[in-house]
Amino acid sequence: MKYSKATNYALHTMLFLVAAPPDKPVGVQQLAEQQRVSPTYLSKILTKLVKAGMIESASGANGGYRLKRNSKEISFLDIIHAIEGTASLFDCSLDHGPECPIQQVVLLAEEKMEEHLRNQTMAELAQKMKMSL
Amino acid sequence: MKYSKATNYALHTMLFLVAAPPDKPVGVQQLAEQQRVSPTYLSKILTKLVKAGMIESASGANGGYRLKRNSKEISFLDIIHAIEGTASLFDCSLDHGPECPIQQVVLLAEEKMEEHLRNQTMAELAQKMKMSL
DNA sequence: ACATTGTAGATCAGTTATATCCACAAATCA
DNA sequence: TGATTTGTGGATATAACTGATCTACAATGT
Repeated sequence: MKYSKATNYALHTMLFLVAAPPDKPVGVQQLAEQQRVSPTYLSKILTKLVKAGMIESASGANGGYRLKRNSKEISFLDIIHAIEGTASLFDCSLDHGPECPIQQVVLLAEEKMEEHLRNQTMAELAQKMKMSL
Repeated sequence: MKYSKATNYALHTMLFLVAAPPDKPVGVQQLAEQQRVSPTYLSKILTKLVKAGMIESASGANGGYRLKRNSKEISFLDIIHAIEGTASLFDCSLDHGPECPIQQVVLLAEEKMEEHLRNQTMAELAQKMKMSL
């Protein structure tokens, strides 16, 4: 079980966007070069973030992507859910009674992880990044 | 991102094994029928649990699988790791500085989940199951 | 108009997950 | 010993998913 590379790209792109000056959009070409993927592929990924309302895109000269919401309001979980979907990690494959006890355990575990990812905002990430430089 | 069906089968098999009387091994045929997969496929999965030291197998008449360790000592995480492997959920795909801040966040989140899965033993699961009947 | 930039569609290769069948090894028992 | 039962390993098939690219098109600014 692993997060997809698409999630990897999405998170890193968000990292670049929170670090960039907020007034000027960043082009997908630049973002794609930094991560060494084709612009069209990265665009597909970022379009999901656009539809989730985290960033906005602008066509034409001086177009690109920029944050839409405040970085304090964007969590890791938001980004991951936008790319991976929100389905649960586990679906009981058997039909034994109304509530599978295994399912309950795994779902609680998943919630612990999500809680942590929900509490980590992009703003905090930007802060961390500055300190490490 | 999802746990594999193999993990699903492994967890359910363990559920059956902790509920079964400990003296008599349970045959793979019976276990496979309950979960509606072929015995050979299930056997492959269970062999991983054998190699991880959780259960033991016996060939020949009256053979089958039974718990090896005490059910109090077997956690959800043990089983999941035996099937899914122990690799991390996230590997930074970029080369930006020694420690990717994204990686750190995701790994901490993963640890929260693992902590919960480590604290849930098969013995507790068996207890839960009894209560729900 | 023209250049720039994001988007949608088609497509494709590679990998992984799921699953089965068959042949074989190991153990029991007559 | 020989027959039967039961787990294991190998080969294989297939379906689904991931990762990725190219081309054509839509939208925007000069």
